[in-house]
Amino acid sequence: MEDTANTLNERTQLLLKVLVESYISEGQPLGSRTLAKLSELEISPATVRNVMADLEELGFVESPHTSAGRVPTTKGYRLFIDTMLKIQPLTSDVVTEVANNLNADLTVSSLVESASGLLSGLTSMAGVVTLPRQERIQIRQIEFLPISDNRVLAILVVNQKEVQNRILHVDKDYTASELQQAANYLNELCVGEDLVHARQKILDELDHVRENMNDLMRSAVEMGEKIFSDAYTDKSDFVVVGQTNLMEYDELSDIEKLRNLFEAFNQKRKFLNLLDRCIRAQGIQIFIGQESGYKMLDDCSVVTSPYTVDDEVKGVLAVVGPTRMSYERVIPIVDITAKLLGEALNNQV
Amino acid sequence: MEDTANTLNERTQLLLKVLVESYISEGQPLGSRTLAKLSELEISPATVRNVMADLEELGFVESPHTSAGRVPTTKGYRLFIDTMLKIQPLTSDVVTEVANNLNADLTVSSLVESASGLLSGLTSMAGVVTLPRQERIQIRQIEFLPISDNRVLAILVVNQKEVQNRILHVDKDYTASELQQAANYLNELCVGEDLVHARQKILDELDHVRENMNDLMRSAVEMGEKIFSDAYTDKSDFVVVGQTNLMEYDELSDIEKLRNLFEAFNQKRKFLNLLDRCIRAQGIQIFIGQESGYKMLDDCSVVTSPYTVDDEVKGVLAVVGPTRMSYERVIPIVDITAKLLGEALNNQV
DNA sequence: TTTAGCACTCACATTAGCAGAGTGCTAAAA
DNA sequence: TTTTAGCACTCTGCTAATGTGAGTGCTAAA
Repeated sequence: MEDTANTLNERTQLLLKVLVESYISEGQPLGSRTLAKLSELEISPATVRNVMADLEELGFVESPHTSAGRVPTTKGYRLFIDTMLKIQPLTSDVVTEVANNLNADLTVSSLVESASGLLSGLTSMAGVVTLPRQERIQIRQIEFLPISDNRVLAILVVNQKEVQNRILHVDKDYTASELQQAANYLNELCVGEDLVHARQKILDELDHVRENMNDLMRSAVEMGEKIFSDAYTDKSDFVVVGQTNLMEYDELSDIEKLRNLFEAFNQKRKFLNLLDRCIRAQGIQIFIGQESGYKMLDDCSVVTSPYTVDDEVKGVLAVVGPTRMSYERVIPIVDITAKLLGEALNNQV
Repeated sequence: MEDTANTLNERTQLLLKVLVESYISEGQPLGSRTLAKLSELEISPATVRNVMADLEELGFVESPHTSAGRVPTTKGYRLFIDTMLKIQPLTSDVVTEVANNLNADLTVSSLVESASGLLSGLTSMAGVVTLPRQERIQIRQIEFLPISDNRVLAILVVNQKEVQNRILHVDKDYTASELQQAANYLNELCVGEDLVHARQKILDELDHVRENMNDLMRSAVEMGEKIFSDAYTDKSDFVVVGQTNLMEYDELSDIEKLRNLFEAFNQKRKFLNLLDRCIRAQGIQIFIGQESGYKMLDDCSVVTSPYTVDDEVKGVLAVVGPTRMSYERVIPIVDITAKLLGEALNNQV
């Protein structure tokens, strides 16, 4: 027998729905008497109790203790979200707030920051946004400037607007004009290519050229190799805003739990794993409580959505909050933010 | 009568010292019996009680309640730190760890990040480091690249190694070569100047030139003006690492207090005020409990030190932790980190 | 199948009692 | 005058006893 909505008759479903809704808004276990009233079914508390006993047996609800009413389990939330949730339409001021803050003039990093801030601000929970994946990054311009002590500052302009720089150690001090020539040479080779191809071209060049080219050319190629060898090698990352919001919720007020959660945000690794799982998902995905598989998230739910640029998934954003969150409010917020972030990133990534 | 060390005889001072040391390491109020033993004075508990009564009257110690032994007050810590603290010498592995992590090849921002991480890691508290003041910033190179929709990407190389970029809105779409010319023109004008002078030069030029120069020149000057108008205008900031460490300490285990503290780290404003006060101080400065004047820091102490490059103060670093911290350990750590951060920043800022 | 009734359970708050730690005070000793 | 011993007192923290309110499970009747 499947434990799905099919097995539950309409009345039972309604009662579960009312229970979850009430628990989300009130945070208190719900007793049979109150639930009977709230459901507006002409039904006695005793009947409700019978239904609750069934639901408990099926694993949709549980009671914290013998005489404390019922609370939804993870499985209960899951059923609620999958079959009973009616998403609230967004008010237009939310939409305009999101739109205003995700302005196409911003740099990639400040867009990500803003999106995270919006998620956090609109939900009063924590907002998380990964930096967009950049494997299709396109090289626009390379430039070298001499520093000193055999070091060179390399500036890399990619994808219209993004600027990266790094310091290279080289075998001698080059003059500005030597570096200029080297840059010209590399630009000719790489501009317009994406990172992978550029690197390939440079490696090819390195083979050909090793012996029979003049010093400068060789140096140029070697510098190019250095630039790309560590550039963008999967430096995936995310931005969290509003961690402190989570301290407000009673469910998370255990300091040890909070610490583990915050540490997970800081160390990033575990969290990135979770987010990576969502990048393949179509649209909104929700992890309730233990569903995520990480114990620091046992009392949390995570609402995620990938965001796409030109139909290609570039990253993931998420809201993290207590299991008892208003999903009907959070989901559309995550959704619109993902869409508008994707749009704002258009032309940039 | 002055409430300084002068008023206290040697024995009283010793007892206070032992009390503070014990409280710092144990975290428990200290009773007369234990203090008598710990002090190794051949003295009875009753005598200690008399001394404690005096110290309490003078405001150096207090008891949490009638029968709970004594605890140092802010004033007690202050006297202890000012007159009784003997700084522990640094072990050489701490020094090498700091030195290794503050490598001159790193960028300014990653140096600041590392320093903050070191402070946090070595003390198990929170590390804070402000970004170095950049008012003497020197322009090395300006470059423009066209984007689209009347926008231009401006790249600014300053101080040897730092690269900044921003997007300018302009009156029309310029070609790459027009922008190249504009950049050349601006470079001629500004390279080698510091920010203030560069801006002045540009403003002068703007006046002269408004009418009787060709379009391109005028555009160049206007772009220059745009670059500098918001560049580096006091965007002071700091980096915090290890906030979560603070959740370990019982004194701060009140969730509301922690929230306020964390929020102060996030909003930065208040904290920057405090740090600004230290920038004029010579060397280490310590704020104990309420001394800082901010209520979110009432249960914390802050150990700060400015860091200097070429004898010029560029910023401040700090460790934030519970009042009951091991000052003798923290102070030298803050000190060495400040020194080595300054050295690493040499040639860069 | 639903309902009323009733015994039962559990959390939570309140109270009282008790032990332990430590103080303040007084009077005697050094 | 300073130090010490002695003693009454205070306060916390723990445990046990008790009552209350909320809510359940079960049974038997509608």
